Amino acid sequence: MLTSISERLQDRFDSLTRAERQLVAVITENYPVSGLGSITSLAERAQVSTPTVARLVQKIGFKGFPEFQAQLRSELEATISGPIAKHDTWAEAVPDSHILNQFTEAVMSNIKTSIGQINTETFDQCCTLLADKERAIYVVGGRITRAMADYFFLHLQVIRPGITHIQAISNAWPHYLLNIERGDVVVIFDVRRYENSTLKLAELAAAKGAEIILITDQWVSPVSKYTKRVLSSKITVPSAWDSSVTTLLLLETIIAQVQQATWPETRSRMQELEAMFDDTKFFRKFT
Amino acid sequence: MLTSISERLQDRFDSLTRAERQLVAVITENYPVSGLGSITSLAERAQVSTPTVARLVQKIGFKGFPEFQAQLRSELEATISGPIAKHDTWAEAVPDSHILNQFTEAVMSNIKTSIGQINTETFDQCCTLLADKERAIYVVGGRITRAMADYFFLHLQVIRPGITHIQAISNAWPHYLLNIERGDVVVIFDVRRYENSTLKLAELAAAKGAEIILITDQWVSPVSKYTKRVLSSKITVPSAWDSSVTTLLLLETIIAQVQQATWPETRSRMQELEAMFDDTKFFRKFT
DNA sequence: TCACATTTGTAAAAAACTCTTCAAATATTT
DNA sequence: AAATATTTGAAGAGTTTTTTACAAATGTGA
Repeated sequence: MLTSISERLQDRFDSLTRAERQLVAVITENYPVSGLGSITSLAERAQVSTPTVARLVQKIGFKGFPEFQAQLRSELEATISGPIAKHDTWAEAVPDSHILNQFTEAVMSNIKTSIGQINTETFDQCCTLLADKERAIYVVGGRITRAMADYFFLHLQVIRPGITHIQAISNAWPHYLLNIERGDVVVIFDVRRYENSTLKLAELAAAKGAEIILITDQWVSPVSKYTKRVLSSKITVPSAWDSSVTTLLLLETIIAQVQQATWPETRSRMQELEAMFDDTKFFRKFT
Repeated sequence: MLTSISERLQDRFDSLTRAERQLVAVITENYPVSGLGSITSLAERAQVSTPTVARLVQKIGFKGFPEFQAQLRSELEATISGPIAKHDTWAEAVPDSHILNQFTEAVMSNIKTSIGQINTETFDQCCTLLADKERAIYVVGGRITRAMADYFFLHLQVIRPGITHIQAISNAWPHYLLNIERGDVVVIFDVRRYENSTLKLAELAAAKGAEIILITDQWVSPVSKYTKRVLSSKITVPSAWDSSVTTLLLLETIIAQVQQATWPETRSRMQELEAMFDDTKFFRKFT
């Protein structure tokens, strides 16, 4: 399929018959949506018979109407995801077949899908909870998500007091649970394969009256039984592993939002931190 | 028609079942073209049965699949005659001013810039080094990057033996350095503000003849003095913090590539791991 | 005007698609 | 662990769509 359908139609327009031209006019107007219904509806709109449509699409090289339609759809797809997302600068710099490109394409698509699906109300609610200094916050990760949980913890720790990272799913749990009070916030990370211990912890936390925020994947962890505040991301990529990129993006956005909400207080905390780093000469000056 | 189909799907997403969610994911990705084929093809792509599709469209208020499709077409018509995919689908779902949107735009732009700038040769060299089982590998993170280092370590640990995570920049360092031999690989994470101790470690490792891989930001850590293998990402976003998303994307791509390169051996390692998890019933079965 | 070729539509056959029923599989509750 | 409820897909009935066959209509050249 080298040329587009509309081109093919234009090219052959002269050699077409009356009924066929009517048809082409209808197809071309509002292209390509007009061609996406049934052959019958298209024929009716052009006021020609169905066989005329069937014959025309065969004339321009398709085996039948369904094949014609499939091509129409694939053209549409190309138009919509279009040059905007598909072949921007980066795609040209890196060979198509290189894994960097494949992987990045997949991740970008994940991001778009996931962010589009997030309920902004849920998101805002989560941020509000996390910004409330009256509530203590507990962050819990699983085997795979522990790094994400740690990242989240690290940043929140700077922003506000009262953050605890329940490091590993282990027998140290009950100690943490003892301290959880009604209204406290428990941020639970759980992606496939969902962990039993995490589910158990969620149950206990819910029983103590904690507010649970669940960060999970597109298939949604069973922890969702205990909370309405679920933030899920698409995680599939061309790899034996799942991707955490979208999840991380989500976390960083939450961090940014919480930070903004608590800025007055956070500000002095950060300055203090800066001062401490300066004193210990832990960092090089940023040049 | 008050609400769009994608909205309807998202609204009800929480109350949907597993198969239905798979379906929604397929419809939403590449929306709305993905829904314009036959009910059969849609079901196949989502790996669910045809009745599931039929039931879902009825659930969200259509009499049947054809009616659903007609609506899809009319939405598409509106979109196309309107501002053609000016903002991609996702951007329309989330209000422009919402932080989710701002942040995502920034991150996507970072990704494009960064991946475009990466030298694929350098990238491939790094992967080759990491896939070489003769070499021991050390992963070193800083204050902010420790979570990234941990994530990287976690995955490599499954893929191959001989991985060490030098956990914290501390006085335990010299012990690790003792073991480093000529040809070993040291993966160093260093973003602003660059840490003195990290620089020192790099110097010592280089002196022992280690191959250094540096993961850094757009301004490039001074550790680059000791190595040519530098992978840098753009990290600025509308926040008081920097973003690690691009870095993570890079790491995951490296993991995928190393995994592929070592697949025969990795395979049995992963199977063993699976078996152990099954034994310990640590995870729920993925349904 | 007639003979012939081309175009077009009707009607029915063939194919594909959609939907409903029902039983198996799975999850949940007791 | 058993009973119950829910979810899911296989199968097939019923419908629509697509294609084919054929004849009517239209156009063309002698």
